[in-house]
Amino acid sequence: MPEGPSLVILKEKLQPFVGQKIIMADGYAKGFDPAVLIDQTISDIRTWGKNLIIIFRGFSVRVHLGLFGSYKINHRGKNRASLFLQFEEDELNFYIAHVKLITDPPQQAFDWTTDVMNKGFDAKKAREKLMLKPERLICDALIDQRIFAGSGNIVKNEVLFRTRVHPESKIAFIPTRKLNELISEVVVFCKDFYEWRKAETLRQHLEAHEKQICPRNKIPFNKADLGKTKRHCYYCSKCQKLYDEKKRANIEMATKLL
DNA sequence: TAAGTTGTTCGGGG
DNA sequence: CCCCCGAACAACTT
Repeated sequence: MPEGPSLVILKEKLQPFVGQKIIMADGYAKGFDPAVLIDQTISDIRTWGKNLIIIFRGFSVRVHLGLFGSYKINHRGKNRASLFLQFEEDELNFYIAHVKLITDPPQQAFDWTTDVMNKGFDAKKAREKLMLKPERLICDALIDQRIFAGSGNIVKNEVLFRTRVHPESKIAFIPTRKLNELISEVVVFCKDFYEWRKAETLRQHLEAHEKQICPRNKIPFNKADLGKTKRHCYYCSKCQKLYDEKKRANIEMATKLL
């Protein structure tokens, strides 16, 4: 379920719950006592990256669906919910969710300029954070929630394919222009992701993630667990360029000659 | 059927 | 103090 765009869709589905009072709460999520929610009224629901933020008077609750998480509105699954909320007429179930009580005001607890689904996402800040670790591989950086909150493995693979960048490219050797393109493409792709997911056509629109053949060259994609994160990368070695030290050395040599 | 998966946190070791 | 890495978590699909 859970990259940023899916969470925004969840948030939108839950808007009818704003203003509703919780009359009963339960769940096995560790480190969280559901009882604190009883008799509390939801004052707002937002997202931050892959987190759903349910805001109450004086505190909020952060729900993260991890890799296998799911939710049901006015239905119940086979297993016990990690968070169950009962309202006057409706009920909400989260399965395999991590739940955390947040006492700091949301504006303070979350940096909204990092959220790729937020209008206030700050591309310049993202670029500065990328530059802080020039040795890092782009495939690792693209799923770093401190830089791109809400970006996940699908976003990573699709953005790298769209911008024709090899996942093992090092930040330091990616030209600034290309780095900027990568950052803005994260936002653009997430918007597409959101629209397609809402229309339930996401899978058929993906060009690289879990695909066998490169749609541009009609040759097989490479599939490998790359970077420190060792997450699946699907990439075409013909059209996705590897920015590495060697190429940088060439650029420097050319610069000296000029 | 067993492997694969849109993810994060924690703790130990270096 | 930082970084790295593996384990743990847990359920659905193919």
